[in-house]
Amino acid sequence: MNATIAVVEDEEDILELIEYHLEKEGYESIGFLSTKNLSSVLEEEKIDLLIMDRNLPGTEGSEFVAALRAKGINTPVIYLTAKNKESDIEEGFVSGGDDYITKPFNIKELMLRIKALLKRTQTNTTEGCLRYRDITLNLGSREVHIEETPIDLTKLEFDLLCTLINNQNIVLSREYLLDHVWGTDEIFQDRTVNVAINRLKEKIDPDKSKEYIKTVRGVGYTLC
Amino acid sequence: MNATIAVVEDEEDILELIEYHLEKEGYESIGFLSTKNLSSVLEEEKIDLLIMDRNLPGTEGSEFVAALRAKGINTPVIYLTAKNKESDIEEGFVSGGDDYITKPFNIKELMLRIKALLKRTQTNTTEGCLRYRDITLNLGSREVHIEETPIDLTKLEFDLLCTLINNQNIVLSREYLLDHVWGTDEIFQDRTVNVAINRLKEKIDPDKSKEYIKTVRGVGYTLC
DNA sequence: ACCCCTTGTGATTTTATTATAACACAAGAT
DNA sequence: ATCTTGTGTTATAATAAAATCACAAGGGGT
Repeated sequence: MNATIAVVEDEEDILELIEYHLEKEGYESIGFLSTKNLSSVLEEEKIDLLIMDRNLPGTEGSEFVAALRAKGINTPVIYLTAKNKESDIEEGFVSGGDDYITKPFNIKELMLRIKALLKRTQTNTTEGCLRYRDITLNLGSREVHIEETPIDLTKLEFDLLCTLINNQNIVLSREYLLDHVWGTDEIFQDRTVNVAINRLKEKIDPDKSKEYIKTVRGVGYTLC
Repeated sequence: MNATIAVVEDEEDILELIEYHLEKEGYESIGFLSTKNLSSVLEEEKIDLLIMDRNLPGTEGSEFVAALRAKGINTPVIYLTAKNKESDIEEGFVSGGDDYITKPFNIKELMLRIKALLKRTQTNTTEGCLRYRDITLNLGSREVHIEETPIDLTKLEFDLLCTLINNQNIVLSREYLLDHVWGTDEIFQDRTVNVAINRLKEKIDPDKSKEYIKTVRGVGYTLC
């Protein structure tokens, strides 16, 4: 779920510094000392952001990016460079860079620019997630994953699970669940909740090994 | 068609300098010496970008932006400031800034950052192509291609597809679609959306083999 | 004015979901 | 041990939702 960031920098200690900070911030990082092998990785792996030194031996970083764009690869790029003459800045932006930072740079500023850029480009995939143990609910896409494997839930099951997660450690009565998940107007039987809970259990824990949902006899159900 | 940019800067000569260059680049510019009146303009006019000094007398620029975001106004912001301590940079980004440039600044770099930021934010509204899998929408000519073969879509179908692509992985309710694709004033029935979606499906995937649009029962439709 | 295209709505069919009933089982209570 | 009560399970019926079809009311364009 975390963003994956590729870094191209020929100075090894700077590369290590950046990778260290990226991982500290929780990103996946892949370092390169040159643009060699980079193309194939960008095409095959899901890279969310590219940090590119422009003063590479051999190919100019910006030429490389221009070639990427021509191939239809639109990974956002932050340039990292010692150059700061106007013409260089311009060239960097023109060839499809999304941001630009000059050496010597403040590592914290770089991290913040990364964060800001990812926020813009990653739209809504990471936000709005509810988690419980190894279950992840994406509220926007309404996708449910258990340890990376997707699970199909109906609207009712999804809403029910949301309510349970949002009230962890609280035992929810059938009456409460009928009110909050089903809606207030119509009247249903308490049994209805049982069956819905069981169907949900069956989907999220078919082997009955995880015991996500605990039933509290005479009261209701809870997640703890 | 040209972007409209609002500039807030209390030093009159700097404000004039920026406005001069903005207009030279072909943007519409609106200058402000303080955040007074700015809110109403942002709400009423279509402002594509806000350039904001943070060292304003009275309100802090970043506080003002935070307030904007709280109101749901998401105009992109470039901060312009003499401050450069880490904590200030951080505060600027956190409160919803999209870029940050410190005084004394290179006016050309500012122009380039403006261009880059507009490119990122305006892609989906004005120029360029939208892509989804093998579908390409040309937003200017409103042409649609699926793997090089052209497809004829009506205005409604085109707008609907745009909205779906711009909200990939998010399940859009019929209500949301009626609001955003049809427009707010008139009232239509939910099933109107069904029919429009089906007509769109029929055009972009007559054999029903691609399954571009997924219907999420009880919720709405999504593209994933 | 005419025709054609678009599109909103009604009617109908098809599908998926879910409420309920009926039964089975387990844990306490008597 | 047996009865009672609550819950799990399964099957079936009811229902809600969506797809599909058909038609008619606008809206442009010629």
